[in-house]
Amino acid sequence: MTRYNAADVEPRWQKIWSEGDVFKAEDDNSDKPRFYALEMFPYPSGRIHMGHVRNYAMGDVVARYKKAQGFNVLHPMGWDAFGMPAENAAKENGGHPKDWTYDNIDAMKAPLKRLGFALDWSREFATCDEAYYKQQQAIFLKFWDKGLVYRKTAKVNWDPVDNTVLANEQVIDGKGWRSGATVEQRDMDQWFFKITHYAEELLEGLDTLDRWPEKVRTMQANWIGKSEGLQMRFEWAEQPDIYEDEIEVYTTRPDTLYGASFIGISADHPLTKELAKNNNDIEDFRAQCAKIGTTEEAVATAPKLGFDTGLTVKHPFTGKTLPVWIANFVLMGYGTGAIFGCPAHDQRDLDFARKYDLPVSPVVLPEGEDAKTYAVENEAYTGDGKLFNSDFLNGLDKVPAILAAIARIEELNLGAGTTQYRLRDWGVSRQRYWGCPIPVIHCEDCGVLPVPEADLPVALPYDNIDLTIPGNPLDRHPTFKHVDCHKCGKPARRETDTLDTFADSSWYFARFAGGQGKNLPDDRPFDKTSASQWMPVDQYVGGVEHAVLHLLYARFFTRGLRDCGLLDLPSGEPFSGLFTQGMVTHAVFTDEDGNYVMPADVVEDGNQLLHIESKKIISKGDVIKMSKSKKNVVDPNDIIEGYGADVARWFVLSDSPPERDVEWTESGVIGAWRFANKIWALVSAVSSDFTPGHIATDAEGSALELRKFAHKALEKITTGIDAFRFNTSVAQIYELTNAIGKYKANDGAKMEALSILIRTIAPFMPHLSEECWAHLGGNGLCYHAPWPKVDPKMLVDDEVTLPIQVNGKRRSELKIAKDAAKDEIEALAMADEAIKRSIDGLTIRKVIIVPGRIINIVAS
RNA sequence: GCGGGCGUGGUGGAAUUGGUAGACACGCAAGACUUAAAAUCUUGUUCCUGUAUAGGAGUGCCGGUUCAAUUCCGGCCGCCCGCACCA
Repeated sequence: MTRYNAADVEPRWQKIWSEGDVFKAEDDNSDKPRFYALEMFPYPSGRIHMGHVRNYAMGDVVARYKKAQGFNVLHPMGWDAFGMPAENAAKENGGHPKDWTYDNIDAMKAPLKRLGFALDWSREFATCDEAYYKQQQAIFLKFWDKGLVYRKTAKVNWDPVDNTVLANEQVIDGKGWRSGATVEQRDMDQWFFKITHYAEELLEGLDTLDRWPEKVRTMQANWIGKSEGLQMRFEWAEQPDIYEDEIEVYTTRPDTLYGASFIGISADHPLTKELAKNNNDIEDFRAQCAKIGTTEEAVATAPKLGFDTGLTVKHPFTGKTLPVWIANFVLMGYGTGAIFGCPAHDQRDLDFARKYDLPVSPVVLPEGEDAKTYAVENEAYTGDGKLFNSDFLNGLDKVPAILAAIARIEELNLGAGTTQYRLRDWGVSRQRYWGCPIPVIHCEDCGVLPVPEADLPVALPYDNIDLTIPGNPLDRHPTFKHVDCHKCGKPARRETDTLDTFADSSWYFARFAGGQGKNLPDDRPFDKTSASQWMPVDQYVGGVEHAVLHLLYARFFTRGLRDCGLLDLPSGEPFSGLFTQGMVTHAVFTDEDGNYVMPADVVEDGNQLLHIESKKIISKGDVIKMSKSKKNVVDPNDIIEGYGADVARWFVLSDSPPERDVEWTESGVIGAWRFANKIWALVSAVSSDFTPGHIATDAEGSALELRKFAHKALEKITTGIDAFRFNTSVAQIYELTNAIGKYKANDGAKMEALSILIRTIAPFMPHLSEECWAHLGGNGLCYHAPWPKVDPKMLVDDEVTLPIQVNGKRRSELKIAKDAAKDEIEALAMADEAIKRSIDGLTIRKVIIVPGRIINIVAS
């Protein structure tokens, strides 16, 4: 027996695959059904990490499996190549972001190829390719024409470390998603994508995404945050002379209007700002509100603060007056920045009212309470109930009362029922160099003008880029921003902001689909016909961290592309199937001085861990996501060299369910390596007249048993892959391997079982399967071999083993013909010695027989 | 606080229309082969009592429905993820 030599086998097959161009998607005129498999494309950081291996291994299982099932599979790869790390690298080490990026792409391509993924590299591109961002600029202009792009001065999230603006989605717990720096608020001129235009559609579309994780759909729905309510004006009882407008409030509970006891306006409300001009106390109060941080703890524990303006408004129904307070818990960014407070039925209003001694009048009566005695103490009642103390609303339930109140306000011409969304427009201006330039010029006479399409691309200058000075290099570049207005010819200023890099990843999948081989179109973003045929992506695989960033932006973009007539995709949904995989984790090692130590530098010595060189004692800490900073990383290159790509792939797919984290362990890798060897030992020992694809129809006895086992396993393996439960498929493959190992004869049944085994491991360990396939004399490439067919006759057994329970406890079992009659089963069960003993002295009350399943005797 | 998910041996996990709990793998133990080790193979491995046959307990905890519950229902406890003063 020869030891399986991955170092020799794997490159050999990779060469054959590559020379045969076997992973290229077939032409558009192929009549096979299409399948578009895609994993979130990588950022070229310079290194492949285990997270990549797991991500792409999963997508590769799907791609190879679908290919075997007869689909025309598109499984492309490219690079999400614009972004901050390139600028940081240039800042720290000199060099140029562009060179750094392309060097990294070169460096990462080799290990990706060494992993043997069935990728169509013919459509490869990087988002920083001029050809790509040129088309992105064209899309920007199309979006502009369509009203999906606009510019406004707005309070924006400023990341003081990355020195750029962030979108709301990119602020996590008040901190920048990349830098972790506490985000500041600044007023700036900004470009926005009008994602709110699709708020309703993006929300409704979630219901159609039945192959998306529930969790992601929920997160997006919450992010869009639809609420229905009433927007209404309160007329002044005592109006400030400095302010002309009336106070507009938004509420989802207009049914509680009769319980209103004050008006709360935000510290950032225009009225507050006006009042503050002539009132130092209000100015102080605003400063006090601003001091409270934006972290979640700060917000959650912040005390309610209020300031009585002394102004009053009229209640629309009763005409009574309500005081207007400035309240710190009212947010300017939601609704109208003003509320009416109904303390009895809103906890925040109640806390506020208790603190400032405002009236608390219940108007919704919980079931079982008496209207005469009901009172709200320190817990607001937000549930359903009958309205009371509310004139024309009395006796109505919550929902009808809401509708009635809205109708009355509309009659009084004081407001209207409206829908609010939490979703904000997507701010895309970034004050960075390494991104897609926004194709716009500013002319003093002609205003803000789009760059004519014929003048695209607005290319990033390569020279004179100094990233060591703070600020945007494009802004101080000697020539970039100086441009003549194409309309009036006068000197004008080119826009120096670049687009948020999330724009780059919002349509790359369409370009993959809409480019034929190396002929990615240069005159349009993608070929409409081709892209429309491939889209949507049938199976998308990536990390859950993109649940509301990338995955929401992409859904917006495809709708925009659709409405600009670039893509024929009625649903607007880019990804019909989504899978979010878990992370690869590893224990953290630290030495005596508390320094992190790489796992590769740790050796076991007796029952303690030592540093491989310094011999310092190492202690093992938590098992967490692999990260460079904690040094708990294992380099895929080392694993490929030591054990082979198949072993690495097999390991990250075994044991843990794909959606859960998997802990990388040395013993686990060795286990995977042993298994690969075991398969090769099994296959290399076989030499027979049979070849893969043989069906042993004449098998009987133990040969028939093996056939049955193999087909049952095949069925479970297939179901596992279909359901994205690769770990269960892996377990079945182990069982099948064990069964074949025990079967000593070299006959047709063994060959049939082996060829099932080899083809089912092919999506997981493609090199090994090719080697085995070839060794056994299989036709062509295993990659092209069809997925084995389950013979339904092999799934049924003539004889079944039924457990026999007495009072629900298993006491014995019964081997019996599958179609035995119930009374026959019962008679045999009763005759069983163990059962006789168990029911001795008891009276039989009932006998339950579930054919093919179980027998339960109830006795007492 | 709101929304979602999860809790099973020493470990990862299986059992998803209620029907033999612990498949498969890791680890561990014993044995075979070997001068020895590695590799490989065989056997065992939920816990408790017992030499064994066998018996009892057991899927976070308490209760319920059922002939039968890891699975369904109610109430707790714990952990993870997301959102968060959203009116």
